[in-house]
Amino acid sequence: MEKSFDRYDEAASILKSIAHPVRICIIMGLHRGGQCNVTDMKCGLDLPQSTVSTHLSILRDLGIVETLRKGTEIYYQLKDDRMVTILNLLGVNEA
Amino acid sequence: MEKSFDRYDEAASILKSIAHPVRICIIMGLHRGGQCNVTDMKCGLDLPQSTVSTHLSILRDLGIVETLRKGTEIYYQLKDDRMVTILNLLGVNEA
DNA sequence: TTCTTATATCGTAATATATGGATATAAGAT
DNA sequence: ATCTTATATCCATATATTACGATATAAGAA
Repeated sequence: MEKSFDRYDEAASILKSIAHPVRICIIMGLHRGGQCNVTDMKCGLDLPQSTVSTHLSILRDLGIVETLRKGTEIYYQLKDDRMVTILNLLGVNEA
Repeated sequence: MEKSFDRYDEAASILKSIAHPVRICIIMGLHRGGQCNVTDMKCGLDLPQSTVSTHLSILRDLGIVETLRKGTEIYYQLKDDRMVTILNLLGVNEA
């Protein structure tokens, strides 16, 4: 039986994908800087490469970021600006 | 050592609290109807009372809803309207 | 006080998410 | 082809969340 709240699954998935401090940090960083590759993010965040890559793939699966290959490097950039609007609403600012 | 992304903990907590289909359903229901007690919600959602109560306490802990006792019943109402704005942004509508 | 109704909390099992080392893949350089 | 650098994926473990029956608490009625 389909539950009355199943229609909110998609919104819930998007919210879950941004409901993590590291991923919020990534989103705000991309919003500020335009684009960034994994190695630079890993340094800025001070986290292992696999951890950063995992967070990025979560954001990419939900259409929040997109990738752009430049030689051996892969640059990430924001695709869905609504996430910044949401974060601003919650007091997260650009600085 | 404090990480650069610790400053996003609070926003992440709020987002996590609304990142669930049942809780989104509760929020939109309260936005539409103004207020509601646990028993009525439990019927509307078709979930056990303890499950509904747990979801409500998560929303209350984060300041998203507030309670109002009327005799033996406890009515919940929306306290933080920003959550509806966020959900609207994600395509969740009032209907 | 006892009974009933309403809600919260506890306890536990199931499921999901997070982390990070190890390994795989992919591109370019030599 | 081999080497190097960059990124993704795999795997195991740790941690967190979810669900819900059972039990506790709280208020009013009888």
